[in-house]
Amino acid sequence: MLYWAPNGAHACRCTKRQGGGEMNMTTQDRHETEKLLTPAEVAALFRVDPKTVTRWAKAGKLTSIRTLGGHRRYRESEVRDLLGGGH
Amino acid sequence: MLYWAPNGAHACRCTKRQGGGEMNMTTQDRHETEKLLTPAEVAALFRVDPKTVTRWAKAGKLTSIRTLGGHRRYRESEVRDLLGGGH
DNA sequence: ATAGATTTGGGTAATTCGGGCG
DNA sequence: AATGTCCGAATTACCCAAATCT
Repeated sequence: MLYWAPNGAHACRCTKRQGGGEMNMTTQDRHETEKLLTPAEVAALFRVDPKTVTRWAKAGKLTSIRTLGGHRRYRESEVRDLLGGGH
Repeated sequence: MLYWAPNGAHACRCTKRQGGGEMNMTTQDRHETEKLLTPAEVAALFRVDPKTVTRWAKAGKLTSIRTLGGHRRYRESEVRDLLGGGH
């Protein structure tokens, strides 16, 4: 009578990124191991209306991933680049 | 001692699928070697609530495999296709 | 067999979508 | 051209207790 748990909870995170470092990912963001942000979160970071974030996505200024229901999700790394990359 | 990996090999190979080239699999993967994801894992990838993933499965938007106890498991390949394929 | 985490099921708020207007 | 707001409809998030998984 012992635990039989050959497999854990699948905490597979593949290549965990180090904080702050700017890792050059593949040209196209093919890695789905990216943290995603909701429209409200991105809007709060930029201090704009969520609708404005949606317009940025529609204009191609921001990469958007869609849920199966049509809601948009945004890549955290891209947002942080745009926020901190004030050039 | 019997080692059986119910949820897949958990090797986290992170194979880099190079530009657009998709494997020539038949329509569906008939082997049981397909890695399955738990609702929480799929939810984390899409940045949604696990219950939302359940709704997608009920609506037929996502293929679900049921455990003998009724819990759902999802095909990793399908999830990845939906994440990156639907630009 | 016990424990802790996860999932399921329903129900009800909170977001988001899309279009159009100012 | 770029934002913010109003509207209805759709999607998603959080609440609970019971069942299932590791």
